Amino acid sequence: VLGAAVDLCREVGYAKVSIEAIAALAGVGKQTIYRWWPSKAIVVLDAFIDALGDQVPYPDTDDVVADLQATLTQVARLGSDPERGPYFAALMGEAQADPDLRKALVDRFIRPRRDLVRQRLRRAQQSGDLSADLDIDVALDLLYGGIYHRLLLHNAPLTDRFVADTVALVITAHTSRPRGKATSSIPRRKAPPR
Amino acid sequence: VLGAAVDLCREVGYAKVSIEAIAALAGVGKQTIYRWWPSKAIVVLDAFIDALGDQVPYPDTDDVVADLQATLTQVARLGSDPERGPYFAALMGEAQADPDLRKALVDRFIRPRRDLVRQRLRRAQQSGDLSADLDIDVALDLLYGGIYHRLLLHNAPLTDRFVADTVALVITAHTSRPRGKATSSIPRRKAPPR
Amino acid sequence: VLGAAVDLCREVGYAKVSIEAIAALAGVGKQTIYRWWPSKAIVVLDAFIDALGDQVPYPDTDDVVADLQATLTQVARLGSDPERGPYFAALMGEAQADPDLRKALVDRFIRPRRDLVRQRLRRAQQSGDLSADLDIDVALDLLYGGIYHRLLLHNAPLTDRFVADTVALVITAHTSRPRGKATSSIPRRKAPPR
Amino acid sequence: VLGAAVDLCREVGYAKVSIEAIAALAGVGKQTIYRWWPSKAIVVLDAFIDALGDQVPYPDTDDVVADLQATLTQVARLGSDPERGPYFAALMGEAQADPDLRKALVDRFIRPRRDLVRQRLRRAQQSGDLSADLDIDVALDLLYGGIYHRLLLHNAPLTDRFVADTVALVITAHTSRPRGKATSSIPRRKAPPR
DNA sequence: ATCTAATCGAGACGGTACGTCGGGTCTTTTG
DNA sequence: CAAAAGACCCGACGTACCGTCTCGATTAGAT
Repeated sequence: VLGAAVDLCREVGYAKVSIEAIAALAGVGKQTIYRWWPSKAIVVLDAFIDALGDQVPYPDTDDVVADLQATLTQVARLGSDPERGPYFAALMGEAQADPDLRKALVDRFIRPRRDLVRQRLRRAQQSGDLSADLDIDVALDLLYGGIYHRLLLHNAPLTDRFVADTVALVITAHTSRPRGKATSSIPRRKAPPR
Repeated sequence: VLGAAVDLCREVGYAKVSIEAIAALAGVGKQTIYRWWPSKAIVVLDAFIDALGDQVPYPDTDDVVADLQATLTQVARLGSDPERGPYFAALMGEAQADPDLRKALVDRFIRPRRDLVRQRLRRAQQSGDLSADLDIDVALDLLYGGIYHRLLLHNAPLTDRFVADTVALVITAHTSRPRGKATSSIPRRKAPPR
Repeated sequence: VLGAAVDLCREVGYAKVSIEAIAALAGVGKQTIYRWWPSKAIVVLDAFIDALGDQVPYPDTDDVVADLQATLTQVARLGSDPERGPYFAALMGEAQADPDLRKALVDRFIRPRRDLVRQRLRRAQQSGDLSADLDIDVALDLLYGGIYHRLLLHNAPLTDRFVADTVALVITAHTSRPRGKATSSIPRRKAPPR
Repeated sequence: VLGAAVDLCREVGYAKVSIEAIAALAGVGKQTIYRWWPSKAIVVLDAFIDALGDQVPYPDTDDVVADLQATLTQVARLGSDPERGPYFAALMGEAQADPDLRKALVDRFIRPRRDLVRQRLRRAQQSGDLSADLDIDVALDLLYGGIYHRLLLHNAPLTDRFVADTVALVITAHTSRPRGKATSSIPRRKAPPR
């Protein structure tokens, strides 16, 4: 059912997939697709989420920085995966033209993941690991925003390094037990901290 | 010429604009549009840039934080402007399906503006106003990424407040002469600092 | 369905009819026309044949000359009818550029009618009314060819008189019981037989 | 100049020739063609007549039947020539949609040739070789009509045999000194005269 | 010998129609 | 009796030429 959608996306790219083609490949009447999904985009969103399967659980240790880094690295790797990244970027793109898709994408994919991170951050604030001054919503927008920015604009690769730098910049500076400087603890290649 | 594109976008929204309609409204043969532009998206990009006109110059005082805040507030206001924001979001969206558009969008709109900010940051580092440890590219991705994130996902409004918080979080913490706390100096409405 | 084609031909002439216009007038999608007909010409051919309806039966008395004259007069009147003649001429013209149309035109319109005449002539030969020496195919080409010639070239009007002369020249001369001279028995206006 | 038209016709067929293509191939501006010719058809007509060159003169012996046969055989051979026949048929076809072309075609190609034959027939009548009863215009329409009929409809090949039969049927029967029977003097293959 | 005017090539322009694709709705047929 | 198959109306696509229209560049004849 959704398999056909995934296959077609892989073969010709999201933009060139049509409902007709999905129906034909799946050996299904067009009507059947329209009966169950409101638009091509939501079919593909379903297929995308379906293909992701039950992802590894978000880590939850007592080190908030490590947890965040692990979680966001997962996100960045999804984005840089040549198999799934372009998909997701395409859905984000299509969502700009289709409010229903935007809502579905946020409700079913983005917000759940984001909420887990928010809760982790909140807990860190409650436990005193994280400065209470930090506006969690702003921090989240920066953390995810940076990653999405690179995903959508292709101006720089979505490396683990970038995630580490991001976390260092946004979070580490506000931890009660800062680990070194504001920049990442991962040694840089070009200008390694002494 | 491009005026018709702008008008149509305003009337029916980017997604429903067709080259046929632009040609008809502009009193122009379709061929003429195809002769000069490779796709609807690039026509609209041209129209968009054209409509922006010669924007106010980027400020360049001796206060890097104030400069950044001014510059990014301009960006955020463009994004939250009901007239131009959806346009730009639509172009970003379309760019996910059209590499040529992505390149054009980055080359002709995003990068020039970003480069100005980069230069300002670099100068701040050279003058010692900004910590040399800060990775400017990461900082830029966070600054813009946060704004674009809210623009594209509509999860929260693109307020001046948000820009201020962003700048405070990403930049102020690394200035040699930090102004108060890590968060913005603009008083919050909901939870004003005493 | 085909009615729209007929109406349009009447209004603006065959050459200016477009498939788009037929579809629009018929309240039908263009695709539907392309689904069922290979070209504008065949649509019009269908409409033409359809409009002719079930023509009067070809006469079949014991007088072969009278039968032929009646039959060919019908043909000539179709050609000289300002309503249907130009149609048919246009189809013949288009057929020179479209082999499929030529085949369809011959198979579905010209040959059936011609075959009836051929059979009548053959019977006349068998009954001895017509000389066995006459090559029926040549005779048919002359009978129809003369009429089509005037239809297509407009060098002279397609009168009953002309048909009578044609039949006289081609057929009467070979009947066992010639009626008078080789020329028609219809009195001429200009040079009446003395 | 006209050469390009001829070449293009040979390569892709009359129907697919466009003025643009002729201009491009001839290395000439489109305007130049429009300046000198009113339509593609007339360009090709010019090219056609030009390519025919100064044809062999029409024979004029004292044997009207032989003269006719020679003349019409020439016509039939033009029609059956795979190089020139389809051209001419295409022009005849186009002429059905373009009155100017029809006039030009008749005035500059068909009528001059036809008039030569008419004069020959008239002289035959005056000299008593041909029955005065024969209506020359009718005879001409039959002679040419038969040939054109086969040329345009492709229902049978345009052989010398056919021309001979035609002349025999239309003319020989009315000569004062008929040569044998009404049918041709050329022996048939299938049913040779005894 | 210079100037003037016509003609040329090139090709952009506003248009019309092409034939194709896909959207979303509908009806018919079949398992 | 649900679903495959697919016809239907529709709108837009990108292309091909149409016939008109500037453009310089190039000649030609008149001055």
